[in-house]
Amino acid sequence: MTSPSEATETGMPGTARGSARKAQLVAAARHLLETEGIEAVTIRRLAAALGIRGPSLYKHVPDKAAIEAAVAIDGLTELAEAVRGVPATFTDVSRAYREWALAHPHLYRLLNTHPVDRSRVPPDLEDRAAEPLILATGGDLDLARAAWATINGLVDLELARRFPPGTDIDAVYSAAARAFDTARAD
Amino acid sequence: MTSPSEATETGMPGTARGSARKAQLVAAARHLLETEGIEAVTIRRLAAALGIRGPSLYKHVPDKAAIEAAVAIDGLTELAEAVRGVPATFTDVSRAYREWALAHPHLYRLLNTHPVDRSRVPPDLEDRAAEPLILATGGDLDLARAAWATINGLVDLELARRFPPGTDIDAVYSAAARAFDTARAD
DNA sequence: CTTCAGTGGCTAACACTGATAGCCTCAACG
DNA sequence: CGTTGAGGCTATCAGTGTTAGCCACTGAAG
Repeated sequence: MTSPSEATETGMPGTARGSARKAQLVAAARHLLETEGIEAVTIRRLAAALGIRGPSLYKHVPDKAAIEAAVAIDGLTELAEAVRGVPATFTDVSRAYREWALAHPHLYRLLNTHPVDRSRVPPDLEDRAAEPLILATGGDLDLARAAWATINGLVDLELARRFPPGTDIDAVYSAAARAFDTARAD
Repeated sequence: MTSPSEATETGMPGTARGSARKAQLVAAARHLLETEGIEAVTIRRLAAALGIRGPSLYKHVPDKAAIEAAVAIDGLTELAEAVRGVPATFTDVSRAYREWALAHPHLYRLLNTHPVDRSRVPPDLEDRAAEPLILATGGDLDLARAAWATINGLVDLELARRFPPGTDIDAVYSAAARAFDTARAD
């Protein structure tokens, strides 16, 4: 059997699958990522964080990409939760999104870098994360997706320091909010 | 002297600095990137493309990051040129931007990944690239930056296939155009 | 109680990566 | 003619992900 942890952990699907060691592993990976950046997340350092020796990691995980995917899903879930429940306004959603991203810059960049294979992410997660924006656009799906792209772009440019120096980023967010709020009225 | 090509090539600053070999090198790097993706751009493969042996590359360039930076600036210049001169409308600018990005996906992703150290990019390049959007927003700088972020986000999500399957991406662009066009009127 | 299988460690090794040190050749120039 | 430097080269290093193969221990079956 190549995948021994198939139904050992009470068969609970989703996040908690895979022996507790794997959860510990993902936690360590995330900690390493958030504190030292993506280049610090190496198989050997990760193993050292668990007190084991590198190759032993492969007894718990097929490859490094699986670890990254698990961390990404972890982050994605948290981001969705940070956004869910805020008032259904572009301003509020974008603020929650931005604040989470700025609080976890490396993790956020991992989300953008790593495709996060749609099949691995719980299908309802995406819907729940998208809901506030859809409400904010009065049910206009296309406009909601445009707003999503906007927030993504804003955060990405800020994290990469691509705005010209001296840019009032809050003002840029306000301008975007103006655009999407008035578009909803149309 | 650690940087021998300081003033050899008629001292011409900017892109054409560094002996012709370096231009050849950057061209090879870009070709490799565009045809086989970022992971194919390796020192040894790059050297092989020039008929030399790997370590010899370091006679022309301090490190790999410098090559990536040069390629990125190359792409950025081209992208700016693709955008410059189109009608000053969100729709037209975003279309030009999107088409260039879809035609050069790996190169575009490199631009987003690689910071492109603002000091290395010709200062007027950014201004000329930004000009159509500023015109499109009636001179509102913040709105123009929001629009820039939007286009960036749209292209990034499309390239990463992060839109839900079946999404009509053209419709999302139209929705964004509606938002920014009506916001300008305000 | 013993045997036996599987989990989860380990070391050694491989094929890569970017990068450095040191050598050597050849052309240009004083 | 000699010197110098540009630009090749090989050998090598540290570090990456990953595999092979070995071994200890634990828990269940006979």
